[in-house]
Amino acid sequence: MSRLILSCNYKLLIRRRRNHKQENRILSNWIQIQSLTMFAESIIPINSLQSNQKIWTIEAMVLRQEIIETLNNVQNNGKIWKMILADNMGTKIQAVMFNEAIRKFEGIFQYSKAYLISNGTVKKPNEKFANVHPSLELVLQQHTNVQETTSTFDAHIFANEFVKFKKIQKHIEINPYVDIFGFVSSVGQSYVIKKKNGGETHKREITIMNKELDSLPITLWGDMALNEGQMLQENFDKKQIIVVSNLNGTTYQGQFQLSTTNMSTIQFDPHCVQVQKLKKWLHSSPTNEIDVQQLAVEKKIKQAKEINIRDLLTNPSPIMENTLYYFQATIDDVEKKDQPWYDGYRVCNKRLTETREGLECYKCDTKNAESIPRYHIRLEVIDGNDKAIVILFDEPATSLIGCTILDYINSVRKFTSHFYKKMVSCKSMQYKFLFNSNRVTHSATGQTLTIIAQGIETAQADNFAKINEAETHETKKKRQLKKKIVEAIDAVEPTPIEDEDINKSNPNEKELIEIEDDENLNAFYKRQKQIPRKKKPTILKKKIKLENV
DNA sequence: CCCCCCCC
Repeated sequence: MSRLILSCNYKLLIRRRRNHKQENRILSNWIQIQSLTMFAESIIPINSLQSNQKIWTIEAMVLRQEIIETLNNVQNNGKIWKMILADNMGTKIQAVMFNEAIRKFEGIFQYSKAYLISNGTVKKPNEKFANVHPSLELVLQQHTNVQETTSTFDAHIFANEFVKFKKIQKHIEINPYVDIFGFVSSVGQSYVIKKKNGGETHKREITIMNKELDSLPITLWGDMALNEGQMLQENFDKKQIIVVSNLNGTTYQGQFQLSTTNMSTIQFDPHCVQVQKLKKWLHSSPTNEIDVQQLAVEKKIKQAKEINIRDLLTNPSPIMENTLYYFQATIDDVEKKDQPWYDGYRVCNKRLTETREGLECYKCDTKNAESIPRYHIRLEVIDGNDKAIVILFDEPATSLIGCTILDYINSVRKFTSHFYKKMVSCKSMQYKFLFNSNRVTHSATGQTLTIIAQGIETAQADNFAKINEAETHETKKKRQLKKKIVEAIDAVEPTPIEDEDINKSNPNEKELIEIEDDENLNAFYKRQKQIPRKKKPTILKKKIKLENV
């Protein structure tokens, strides 16, 4: 438990003040000191708060801030702002603010900072809705006292336990929510989703990976897709490690997936032993030098079921739904008939159809949709006499041609370009194409087979050896590194680390942890908010020092 | 003093 020690000797101050004949001021000072002392002496854990409790002080960190919303009910046309706070015992609670309180605190509360908070309302939340705290919620008002502190909390105390990727589905069967951590390996665009009730929400898919290079897709919903999602996107190249709490697991069309809830929080590179270990590993050579994503694809291919084009063409029924497969085939040609993109609807990424009125999204029923090009490469592949069309979007295409498709398209017009040479060198080479069985389509005649590949891997070495000497050298070096890593990953036992660490580590134990990117991130958050920081609240003007006892 | 728990 933390205790506040006042750095000024206030008894002395009182005596000195008595010498002045200003009884009123003495009195007011006394009151201030009394409340200060009370503030200092009575920091209580959130889990000891009682409903309607009048006198309390908590020290809590801001784990999440929602977007300030405008209430649109007729009577109460005001604003609401919700936050999720947590104290050093790991107890979370939702704090709600309305109009005047929002005006007072919107420049004060900052993501991932800690505050002393007192003099607000402790109430029962609406039982209809899931809440981070099962029975309580705070309402912060104009008269609420808020004072920033320098405390940092260990991230793992906010998590019940970090569940291993492989154990998530089983965990969800027993527990409603799951907490995980990993490094961010992909961040998608955010989309507006039309809800069945007519409203709108936002959605963004991200993928995180663990030390064993298992990847885990997570869907961010609502303003988390916008706020945290944008931070993840803008800092993507920093190899961020995140702790995501209170994820919900659902099964949609046989596929298990994780989604955020209104209780979910994301912490960016937080202070925590497990995160620190992963960070160290992630930034260490040789993983730093090679494409971790491609390694992950290769790992998936290892675990996927092998199939051949003939099986897919002749007898597609035994293929399991939503299962990863791969086939091996040779690139015969790169289709040039089509432009290598289609018009996608900016909002949902779906294909647009041209009508008399303009471009229409066939899924969203949107007229005159604003389009974006969705780049992809269509390959004709062969395995003996069996042919298939393979479509590569984004990452798989990048791993084939060594650049983004946009780069390729921009440079491919000059036929002397490096990328074009690379593309040509892919022809008559063998690859393994990874795909999900639900991304396979057969033509009406049953003659043509089209798959959308999730990833590709060269099936034979030295594919790119011809291109130039320097690169050959690099490729060899990388290949050696890769071999090392793959061996190391394969050697890793399924549950090697962290479990004991969680038990061992004690939240009260101060550990020196260096977070390199912390300052950048903090600067980033400030920029994000673009709100000038206001003066601190008035009650605590004296310098206070926080100490662990 | 508020509220949807979502979609392919």
